[in-house]
Amino acid sequence: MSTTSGKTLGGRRAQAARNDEVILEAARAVFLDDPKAPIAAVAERAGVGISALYRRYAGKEDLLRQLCHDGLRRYVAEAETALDEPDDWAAFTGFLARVVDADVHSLTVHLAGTFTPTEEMGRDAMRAGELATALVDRAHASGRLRPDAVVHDLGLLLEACAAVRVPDPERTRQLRRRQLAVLLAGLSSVPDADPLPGPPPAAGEFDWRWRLRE
Amino acid sequence: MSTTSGKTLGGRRAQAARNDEVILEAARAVFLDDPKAPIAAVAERAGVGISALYRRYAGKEDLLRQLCHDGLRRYVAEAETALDEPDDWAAFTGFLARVVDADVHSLTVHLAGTFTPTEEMGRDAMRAGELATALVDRAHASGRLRPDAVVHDLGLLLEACAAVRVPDPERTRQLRRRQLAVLLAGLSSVPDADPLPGPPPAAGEFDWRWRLRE
DNA sequence: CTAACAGTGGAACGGACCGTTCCGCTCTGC
DNA sequence: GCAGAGCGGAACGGTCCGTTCCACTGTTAG
Repeated sequence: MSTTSGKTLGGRRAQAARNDEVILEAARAVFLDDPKAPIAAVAERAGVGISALYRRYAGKEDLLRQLCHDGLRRYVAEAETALDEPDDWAAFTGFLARVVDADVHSLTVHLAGTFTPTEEMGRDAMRAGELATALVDRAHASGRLRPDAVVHDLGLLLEACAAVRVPDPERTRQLRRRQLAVLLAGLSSVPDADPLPGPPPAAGEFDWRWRLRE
Repeated sequence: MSTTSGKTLGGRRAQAARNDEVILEAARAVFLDDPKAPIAAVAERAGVGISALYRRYAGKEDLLRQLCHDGLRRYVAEAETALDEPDDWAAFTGFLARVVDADVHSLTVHLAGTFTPTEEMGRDAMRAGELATALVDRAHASGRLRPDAVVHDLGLLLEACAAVRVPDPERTRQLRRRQLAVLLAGLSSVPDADPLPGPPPAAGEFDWRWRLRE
């Protein structure tokens, strides 16, 4: 087996390469379940020792940042995919369904504040905001989204879906889908509906999570 | 000032009686903000020493149990009030608005599992379930609630509202009201709506919180 | 007036938890 | 064979938190 350039690696090298994946997967599962789980829980779940973790990441903060950034990228990717969909309303609802299914919200918002973000994350977050705005604009254009709904209502919506949580992951997905259906029905425009109350959610109102907490 | 039967107490006694209230209020505020806040945070918020707490409660668990039970009783009280309302739909929505405003959900569900419940709490919880069912039945009877909504959808709804959380309490209330409005719109019956997906939430699916966690 | 004492503040203790380091081992790649 | 990459997991140091304890103070009964 080749050592420096080949694709198939044997023995130790292969094991190490596989561990890269296994560890990230375990970390995602563990921190999704509990954002302040100990590092040891990740190692245990991955079936590796703690050293295997520290060989790859400088510390817990590094791992969390990586995870969060991955979530952010996933969000952006799903939004870009959605924008390729010709039907405006389907693009909007499909995007939300995929983001909810992937639990991207827990991966990004709920992990923020536990590490100092990079510049690139700031840029990605900004891009995510632009894409979301584009999707909401198109949803408005389709006439299916109630006029008084704003972009930042997506924050509320995603929070609401992420809050649904039962022990079984598949069941969690089902219940979240139901929650999403109710919320989308509520955001659909109907002839003579009462307007949504209160000042609508605004730009900076959910950024408080990005600052230090507990 | 009388010592054993009078209404007005002076000095120490009065201070102590007032502390009863102050401490409970502080505990509610603190644990609402963070269910695993330290006891010391409650004392600080109340402006008293730690002794003042331990004189009244055997330990943290006692305090939490009391708080949770109070929340449960509030839920029951609001439900009973709502059942006096003649308009079926108004009873339903009014009940939810008051429960959301009082943040009863955080006080009960989010605190459960941190203590061993009493028998009386079990009875109250059962009664709460019955009253909620009665309210949902009446809402169905009014024809305003979509037919495929079930009692346990209230669990999802309350969870969704409780998940909304910003630093300012009053703003939190406003945003929760908005979230509630969207959800109620989504639960309203409209002529030709797609049915809600998935098996509806069932009886035991949210009880997992009452078992030990972290 | 004064002796007991209920009520209190907050320091101190003991234990749990957790991030990180470190050491000895294994097994690979040269 | 042998140097060392990769690893498992014990051990360390630090933080945090529930609870206890003690000295103190104003009140109240006699």
